[in-house]
Amino acid sequence: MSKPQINLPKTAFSMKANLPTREPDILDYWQKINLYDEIRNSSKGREKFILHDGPPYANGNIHMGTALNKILKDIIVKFHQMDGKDSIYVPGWDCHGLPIEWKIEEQYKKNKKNKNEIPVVEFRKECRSFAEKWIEVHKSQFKRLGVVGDWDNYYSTMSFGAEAQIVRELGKFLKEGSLYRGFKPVLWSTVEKTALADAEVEYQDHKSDTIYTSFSVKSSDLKELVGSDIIIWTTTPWTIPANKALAYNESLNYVILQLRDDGEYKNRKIVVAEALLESVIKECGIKDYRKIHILKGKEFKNTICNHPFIKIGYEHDIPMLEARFVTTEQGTGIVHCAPSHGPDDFNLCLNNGIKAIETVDGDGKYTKNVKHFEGIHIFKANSIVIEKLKEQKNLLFNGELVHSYPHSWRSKAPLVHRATPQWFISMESHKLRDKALKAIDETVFYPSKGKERLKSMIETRPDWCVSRQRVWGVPLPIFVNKKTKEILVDDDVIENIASIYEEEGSDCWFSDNPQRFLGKKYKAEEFDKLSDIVEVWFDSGSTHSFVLEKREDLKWPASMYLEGSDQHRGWFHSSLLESCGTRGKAPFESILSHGFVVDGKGLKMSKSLGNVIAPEDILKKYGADILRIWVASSNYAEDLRIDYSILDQHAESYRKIRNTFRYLLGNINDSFEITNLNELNIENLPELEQLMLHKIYVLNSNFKKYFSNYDFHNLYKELLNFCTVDLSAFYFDIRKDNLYCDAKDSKKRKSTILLLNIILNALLKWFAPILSFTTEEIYKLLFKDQKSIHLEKFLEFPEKFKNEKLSKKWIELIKIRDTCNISIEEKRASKEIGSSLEADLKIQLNQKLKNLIEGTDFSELCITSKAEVTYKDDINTIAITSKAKGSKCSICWKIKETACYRANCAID
RNA sequence: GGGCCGGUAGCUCAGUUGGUUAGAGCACACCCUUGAUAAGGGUGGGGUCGAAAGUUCGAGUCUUUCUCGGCCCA
Repeated sequence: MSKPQINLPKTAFSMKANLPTREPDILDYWQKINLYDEIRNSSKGREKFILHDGPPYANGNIHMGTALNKILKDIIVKFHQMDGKDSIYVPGWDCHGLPIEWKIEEQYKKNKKNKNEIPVVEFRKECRSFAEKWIEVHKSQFKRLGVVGDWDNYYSTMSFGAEAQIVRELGKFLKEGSLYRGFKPVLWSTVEKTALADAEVEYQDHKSDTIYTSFSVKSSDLKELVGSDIIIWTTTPWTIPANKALAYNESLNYVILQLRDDGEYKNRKIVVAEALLESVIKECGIKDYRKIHILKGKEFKNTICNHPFIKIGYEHDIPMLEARFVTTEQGTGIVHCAPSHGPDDFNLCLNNGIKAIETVDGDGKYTKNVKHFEGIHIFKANSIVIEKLKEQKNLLFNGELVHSYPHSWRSKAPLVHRATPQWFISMESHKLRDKALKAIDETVFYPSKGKERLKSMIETRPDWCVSRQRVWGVPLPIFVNKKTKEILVDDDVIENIASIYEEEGSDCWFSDNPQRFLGKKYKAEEFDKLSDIVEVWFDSGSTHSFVLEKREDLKWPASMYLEGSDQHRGWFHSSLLESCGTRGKAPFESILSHGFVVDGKGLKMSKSLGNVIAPEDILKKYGADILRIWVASSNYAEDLRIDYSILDQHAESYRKIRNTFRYLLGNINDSFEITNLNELNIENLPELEQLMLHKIYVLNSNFKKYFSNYDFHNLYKELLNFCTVDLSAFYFDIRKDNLYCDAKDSKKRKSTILLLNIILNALLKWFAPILSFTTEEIYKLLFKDQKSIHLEKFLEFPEKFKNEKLSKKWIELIKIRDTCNISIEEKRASKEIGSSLEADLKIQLNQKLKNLIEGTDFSELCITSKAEVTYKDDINTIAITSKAKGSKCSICWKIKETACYRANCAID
């Protein structure tokens, strides 16, 4: 039994955390006190920090990436809140789009329902309720992570207000004239007369006609090329009339051959890739030829060819373009490009200013844009094309090939890529690209490398295709005049549509009379109403308009957008373009991007590898605070590793932190005394306490520095090291004797208690944004009449805490202490002593240290019963330990040769 | 296949403009303590800095190649 005069720590704060069961109680408590509203009420009028939530897709359970994202957001929001701002977080969800459509279609299939028999409006209602269901699931999962936000007033891209505003945003592009109608190839079934999604395509063997055909070089920087024939190979001869360009690969070598066999090509020069020469010669049956010249692919630059049908009116230039998709797997190493009939072709041409046009109609017949072929069905066109090529002396060879080819999963008919009317936002017409690049320059990126990443994407991206031929989304609010084919541009119509959506959502577009949207100015029968929807990136790219601008509590632009690094191509990108197009500025002041969650070895998580860890499992086993430590301690600039051994390690650190708190609480017996730091009389405190104040001051400075750079892993490390190195192993260990054995009213003990209070208060606040639950648990224990730690601000420490001179002195003292510990350890190893209190230290120091060190009690510092210091010239620190003589005081356990003189020990 | 980013102790991370023997905490081992006790303290071991070549008096740091991993694109 301990003696009555010994003051041992006593606290209601348990050593065992039991987070998985304790945290839900704290969540209930936050719900009960309405924490979010309390925070808002308490910070009215303060400068705002707005972290605008990137909306996750409302489908499926959250995974580690989502958990990381939300926790990181919450940590940052809490940091700014405690830093004295009004830091508002409004969570949101992305709701429209294909994945949800698929889910509903899947359900139809299961129930043997035919999607085509269901009215669009009914189908959309099911999509809506599907999204609503997942929003609720996500919401509870995010809350469980400790994320504080305006959960009751979240935003969604399918809310009526959002749908209305998306229409208004499109109206701005329409009015400006940067939204235009173009053509883009999609997979098309001429049998069903419809576009097919990737999931509706199946690959089967198909016999295709193949041709080697030639494009004569009209002009080139390389004189050897002029007059020679570029040979291409294709399995779709019917696309030749739609040819607009040729593609080569600049890293390949090409060869110019002179053919000598009798026939159409006698004495003509042809060009193919060197690596494919043999296969071309073999397949085309070329026997006699001469290599004339070898050129690098990059020498094709600026080469212009003629279309093989030039003599029958195909007089447009065919430029040669560099493309990485050109390989030496098959063909000739030069690829024929018809932007209306292939995605690669389309993108390459678009990037080079060549737009796709409508060459084939929905039935599969050539349009009037294709000379000599109008009205012919493409599946009957191959033989005609081949015949024409022969006539024009541009067919080197033709044959057949059986290969894997896309077919409709329903009709089994072969599919084609067909350019269909689509709606684009131009990157150039109104200088959208320039505006976006300028906005990137004005944005702060964490980490800084994000800037280049986004920039290079904006620099090279083609026009933005914003139309989709689906149903679950915001309808494109466009009417086209039947006669003139002109797009109707009228603010009143747009606003009319928007205000209807505001009231009842956008379903009515598919069911109501178009006249309702046109109003009285126009006659519905004179216009075609589009049935396309807006692509979902435009939805989420517009969140700034219907969230940041519309809500009174927020501000535009946001202080920060924070997402995974994949969103450089996603949300960061679409938000930037949407906002620059409509407002000329980015909707964010800063962007923070984080890496991906990978397993302990750095591999991505996948079901097949079996290395997936679900947030739910972690919450059950460790609790949210451990997960939050994992987030805070990981370097988000790179990929973040996680596995159970990593989590175990963080759980260990958590216990260290928890015990540090527990020791502080125990020694103040759970009763916190507030200290006015500015009025604190530092000189009256012992040096060790002054040193601790200095350390707190320095730590706080570092804390602020790290926080301002969102450098949480270094911040957390400093906090953890402070707990282990400065507190547990140093300050607490030294002051244990004072706390336990000195009288409660002794001046020295009071100083220690004062410091414990200050340290406790500081630690509590430093850790609160990270350890949201644990700090609340402690806070509630200490401040029964206060509501929440999350309503508090960080502490300010007066500059007078700083004491560099003292700090330098103690660096010396601690070095000496280290030497003493080594000496003590020797005697412990040889079993001469056990506890350091059994030691008697003889310390020899260099004479030079005398002024600095004199007066220091090394027995206190090294926790020994006795320590003597002597000084000599020209020596390094020497410490010699011997077993202390005397007997152990039953109270303070120090070994003394006389009766213990200490006040407490003398009692009894 | 291309673009970008990354690889420092078992783990999480430091490592300034190239400059002594590459650091911290955790984990580990051994010891002490039993008045923070499913806690606390002390000491210690542990790294070819992904690999190779090059530049340099000197490279974890600069260059090139390779390799492994991640994101995006194809």
